[in-house]
Amino acid sequence: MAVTIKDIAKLANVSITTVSRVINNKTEGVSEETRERILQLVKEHEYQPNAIARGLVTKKTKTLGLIIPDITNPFFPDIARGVEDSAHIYGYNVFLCNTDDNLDKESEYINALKEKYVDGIIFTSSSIPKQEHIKELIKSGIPIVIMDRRIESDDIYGVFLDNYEGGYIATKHLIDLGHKKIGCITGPLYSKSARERLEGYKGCLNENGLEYDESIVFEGDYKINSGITGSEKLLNLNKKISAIFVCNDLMAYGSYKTIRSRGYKIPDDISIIGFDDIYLSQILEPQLTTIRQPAYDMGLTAARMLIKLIEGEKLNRKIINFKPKLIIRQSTDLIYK
Amino acid sequence: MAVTIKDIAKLANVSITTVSRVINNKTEGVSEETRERILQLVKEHEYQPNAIARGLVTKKTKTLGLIIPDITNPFFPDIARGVEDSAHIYGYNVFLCNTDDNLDKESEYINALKEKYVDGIIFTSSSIPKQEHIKELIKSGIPIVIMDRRIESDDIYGVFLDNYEGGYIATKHLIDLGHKKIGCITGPLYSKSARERLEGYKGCLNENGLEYDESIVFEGDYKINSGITGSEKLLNLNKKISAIFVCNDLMAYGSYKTIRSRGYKIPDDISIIGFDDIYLSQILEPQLTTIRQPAYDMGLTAARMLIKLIEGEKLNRKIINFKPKLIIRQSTDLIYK
DNA sequence: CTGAAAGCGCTAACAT
DNA sequence: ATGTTAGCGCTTTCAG
Repeated sequence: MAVTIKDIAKLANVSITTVSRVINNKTEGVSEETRERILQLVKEHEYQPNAIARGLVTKKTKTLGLIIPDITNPFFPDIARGVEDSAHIYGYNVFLCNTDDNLDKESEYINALKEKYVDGIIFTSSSIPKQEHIKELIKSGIPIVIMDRRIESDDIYGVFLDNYEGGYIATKHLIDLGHKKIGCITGPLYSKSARERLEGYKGCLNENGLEYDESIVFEGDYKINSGITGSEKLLNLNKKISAIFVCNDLMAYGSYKTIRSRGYKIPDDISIIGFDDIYLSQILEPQLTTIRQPAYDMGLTAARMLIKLIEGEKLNRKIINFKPKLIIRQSTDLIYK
Repeated sequence: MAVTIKDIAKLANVSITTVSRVINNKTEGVSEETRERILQLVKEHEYQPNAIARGLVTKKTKTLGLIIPDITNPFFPDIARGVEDSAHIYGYNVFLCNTDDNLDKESEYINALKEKYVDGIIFTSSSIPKQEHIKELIKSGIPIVIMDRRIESDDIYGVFLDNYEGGYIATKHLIDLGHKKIGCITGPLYSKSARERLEGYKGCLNENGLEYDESIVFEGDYKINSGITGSEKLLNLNKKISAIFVCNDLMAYGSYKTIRSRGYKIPDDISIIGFDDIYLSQILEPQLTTIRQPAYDMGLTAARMLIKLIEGEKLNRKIINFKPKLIIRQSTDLIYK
């Protein structure tokens, strides 16, 4: 059996209150001498306070929940790492939860996390309209920060990326290179961020005197395969498309495959721009031009925000929007070079 | 304030003992009628048992710790996902801990996890000789499963890959293709698994009548850059190397870069074989031939093993060795095709 | 079939 | 400066 506060108290000939005071660094009310003595005993007997017992009375567990669709999706490890680093700095541990964007699993995890009295939750939700359980979660009073995928609701704390801007600058880059027929493979359009990227594309086209042509826009699902099929459809159109805005890097790899298998060259025949800048985008051949999403920083920020929320600090903003950044590499070039 | 067992008891006009019995599915000792009534109340009032309170008395938290170097390293998300999936099936949650192979951080996390009374820990350690805290951890009685990186000690539960075999079949594949001068870029040699892969390479060379030439073996650190520099050194030798066994995929990408920048073609001029088979190996151009490590399954297995350990089930084996598998793709070919 | 009571290890008033 | 006491919400003997 592990040594408890009682044991230390007995050994030090003091009450457990006194021991409690010193292990919690309460400055007042303990003489330097007894403090030393207790600290000595603590070290000697390798006493570790029982966080469970502590949690039961304080209602604080120094524990966070991180709910994401899938850690295996290359976009999330950076986020998770950011969250965990932040948490670790402040003395928190984080539960990792993979939901596969599945509503039932989301509910299961939310329940489990509540039962375990996590102090707060960072939530990346499937953006499917059914957001009842999230709103409920928010109402339930447990601090929560929404990340990455926007949820329609006021009274929410969140860390997001300006996806409109991202779609805009991606398109602008292509236009600046002289492209006029720019295809687009979107994310799943039930998701707000995917719609925003598309809107950015549209908006940019518009502002630059180019017409939005729905027939060269295809909906994908952010996975490699839909990049392949989307590009195939696009190329089958025979519309002399000279560039494609592919709304995430994973799908962009799919596009690479299709384009190459058709005998075209990137960027000579077709320019490709992606979105996310996951680490292997620079490994690809040619290196992928893309819109960087600062995933690590977003994770870091989300966790810091959540912890401040938990610890009752004032936050200057409820929503933090990160700005995407154009990373020019080799997959885009002037038209008809 | 959340509703407690007391509230339910009061509402049902029974003692908390009875409520406890039904929420814990104790079959005996509750009439069907009261059970129904209580269940009804539980649902109605959305009663959730407080896992902290429960943990305080049972000493079980339904919680696992997963200690890895870095979730951002593409090898670990699959493992983490396997662990988490397994845990979820059995009703456990898992704390994610990134140590960066840093001894101090390892200790910090171990302490935090012990304070939080996790039921068990899955540990992937920096393989630096200093393994005192792990052995101590093991002695401390908390169930622990070592994963991936072997630790020298008996009385250990672990899930590993047969790295010798991996190094062997990688080399064998190259030899079968007619290669005789096969360079090698190893992992960090303080790590047992890295040494084993190298031994496999040596062993295979030997058994096939080829001499082991130390001058064409360079030590890397499993990161991209060391693949680049290792390959540069190798090529600078001008030893007519026709193939390289690069001991993980990340470094293999580095090799790709170097080789291409020198104007050589893969596999025409030089064959490359990697190790791990992280998901993007098949995205690369040319697709990377590699040795697959079943990361997801290893994670799954480790967690299942740990949970059985926790729940007192008998395990037929303390060590489970996974077999690596040769995945032939496009980066290896016959010499002088 | 049901309940009373003790206690898990700790914190937090409230004394002294 | 230190101690006493009362819980936190639950499980678990032990009685009835």
